[in-house]
Amino acid sequence: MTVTLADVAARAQVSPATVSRVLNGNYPVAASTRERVLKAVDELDYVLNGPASALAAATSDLVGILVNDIADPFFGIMASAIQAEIGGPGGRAGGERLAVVCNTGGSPERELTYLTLLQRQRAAAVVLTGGAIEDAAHQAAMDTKVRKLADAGTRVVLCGRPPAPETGAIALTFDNRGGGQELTEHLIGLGHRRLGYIAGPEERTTTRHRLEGHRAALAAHGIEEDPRWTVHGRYDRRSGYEATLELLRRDPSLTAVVAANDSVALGACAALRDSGLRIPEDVSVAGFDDLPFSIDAVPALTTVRLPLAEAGARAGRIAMGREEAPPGGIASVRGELMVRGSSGVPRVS
Amino acid sequence: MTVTLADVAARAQVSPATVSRVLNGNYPVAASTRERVLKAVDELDYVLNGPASALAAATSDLVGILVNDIADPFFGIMASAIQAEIGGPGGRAGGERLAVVCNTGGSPERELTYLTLLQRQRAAAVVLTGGAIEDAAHQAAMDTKVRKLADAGTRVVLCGRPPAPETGAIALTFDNRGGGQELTEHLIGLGHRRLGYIAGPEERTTTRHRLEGHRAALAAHGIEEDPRWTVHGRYDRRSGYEATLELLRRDPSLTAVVAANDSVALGACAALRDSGLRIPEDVSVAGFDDLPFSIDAVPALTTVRLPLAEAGARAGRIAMGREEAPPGGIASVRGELMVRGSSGVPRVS
DNA sequence: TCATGTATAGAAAGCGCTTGCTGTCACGCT
DNA sequence: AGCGTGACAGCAAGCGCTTTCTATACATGA
Repeated sequence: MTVTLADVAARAQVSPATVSRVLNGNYPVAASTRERVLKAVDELDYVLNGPASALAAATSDLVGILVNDIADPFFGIMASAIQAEIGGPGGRAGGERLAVVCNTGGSPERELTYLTLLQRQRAAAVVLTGGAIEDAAHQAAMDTKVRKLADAGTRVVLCGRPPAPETGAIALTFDNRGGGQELTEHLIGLGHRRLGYIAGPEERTTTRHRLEGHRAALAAHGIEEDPRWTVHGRYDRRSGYEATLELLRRDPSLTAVVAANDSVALGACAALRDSGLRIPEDVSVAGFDDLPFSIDAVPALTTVRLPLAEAGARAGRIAMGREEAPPGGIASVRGELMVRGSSGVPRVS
Repeated sequence: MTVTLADVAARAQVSPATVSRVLNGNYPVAASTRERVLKAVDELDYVLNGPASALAAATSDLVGILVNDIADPFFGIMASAIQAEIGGPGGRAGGERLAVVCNTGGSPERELTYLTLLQRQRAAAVVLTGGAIEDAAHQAAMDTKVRKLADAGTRVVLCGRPPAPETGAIALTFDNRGGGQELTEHLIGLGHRRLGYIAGPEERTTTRHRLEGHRAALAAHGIEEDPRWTVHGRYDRRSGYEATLELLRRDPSLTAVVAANDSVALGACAALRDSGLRIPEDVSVAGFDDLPFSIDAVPALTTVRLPLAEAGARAGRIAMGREEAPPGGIASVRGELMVRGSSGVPRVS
């Protein structure tokens, strides 16, 4: 039924070994022979059996990309950049690799299971994106898994994720703390003294780092933080909307709202508008990430731009061994403050 | 070095066959034996060799999802819904399947190559999302490939894509034409008579269908279309911005701009604002898809909601054989007109 | 009691490919 | 003439698993 290597060999009047070598191109084959083989391949419409060759060669051309939420452009942009470098068909890379993205939905178990599945497939490389989960047990499990993968020859790269020392993984980490601090300092510089903060889910490293940056800025300027000023939520618009209403309820005198990311900030804007407040005259708003839509908000969102595409591309190259790993296996990637219309001088109260 | 089935068998004092059967659970194994085996698996930290079992069983647990642009939430939302149904770890499905999304970037070659790669991996199913490319040669090549996949036992589902008759693929098609028509009729109903249209890339079926719907609405109301009123571009914000400026240049008296999708519409809004025009007082704007951010535009975007998540989920279930295919293998999925602030009665000229 | 059935385990034959090793041949050198 | 050498090509041994067929051990009914 299905065409096999042997069929091609028979048709080209050579041994299966020769066909294999022509197809893999890592052994000298006379031009005339090669041509005959390729002709047979074409005529029979032969397609290599992936599992069989992976088994025999003990390697596979699968590369996994783990993302928290594939519907979120934050991950989409990174995944796209990674995939472009990995190769996939038409990528910059030579050999054809199957770059696949796996959606964990932010669930620790799925994260782990996908890693096992990729291990099972003997993936050539794995790129993990997005913040890690701060649960000791889960982190230990992940580290073990990652080390096992690395030991088995799978290259593991963390993109926008905190380093995992001793696991053999290369880390490209976003400087969320620095970005958060810079952003809040910008607002303080404008004169804000009462700033609400809408944080992401508590257990994520990204959440903690951004919040720490925010607090560092406050501390640096001698602003004592009111516990009521911080609300935790999810990384989505809805959460931003609700959290903003809550902040307003707790302290209507806030002059600025800093959001965990741009989606949350958009929700915050909507909530403020619905509460009859103007942006930035009454309340300034700031986001994080600088996703494409942020510039379309009205007013345009002040935020911290993360070089998602660049970082992804670099992670992809490192995963393919086409770029050297950073010294120590860890690199910090900085964000850039983008000051736009949503932040302004606070009203005089 | 690596642990194999045989190692587990030795440790559990059973034959490899038994271990395999315990792991696959499709053959009676005494409870005590099963337990012994599982214990050994656990102790040795055994991970099945995917390629080997795929080879031996002549099936794989890989399911491919092809998308045009993974950074676009339109695809992200569908992919997410599909993947949730396919299973992947923690999905509703039983067995653990590796649902992988492949980013074609809208390139015909990559589309084809990914299909070959998935064929090579003997994928269990493949879901193709997004509009097809209207190039006879490419379409023929795709159809051939799809038929070959289907013949080899891979279930192929088209989600938001025109049917491919005779290929054995199941199609869930979006009614782009109907949605486009309804949308434009809404604008005509408001009193608009001079409507600009920003279309997507010419060669995509989605582009053509939406445009046809638009034109059908115009024709139905006896409005003669000025060729200057249509501009083609890409499906992104930038393109919408530029196209709008072009439309304004060609005919400053337009009272409405209909965009190929929401991202384009956002670009259009930005261009109008930058041109000193108010929305909707001076010019109404409409989009398509109703992506999450559309409601955050100011004013909120009038658009056609496509049930991306629902359609994706259904496609996923069909791909897994957990839902019956629609009669004739083809189903049309309707959009729903969402009237919001960006469309209004035109100014009296 | 013996034939028969039922549940469970093992032996072994591949699945389709890669690759180390072993030819074979034509050359060119001494 | 004799032989080392390089360039190809083929043989055959797996890679780690699944699965068919067979074997064993009881339990059962006549």
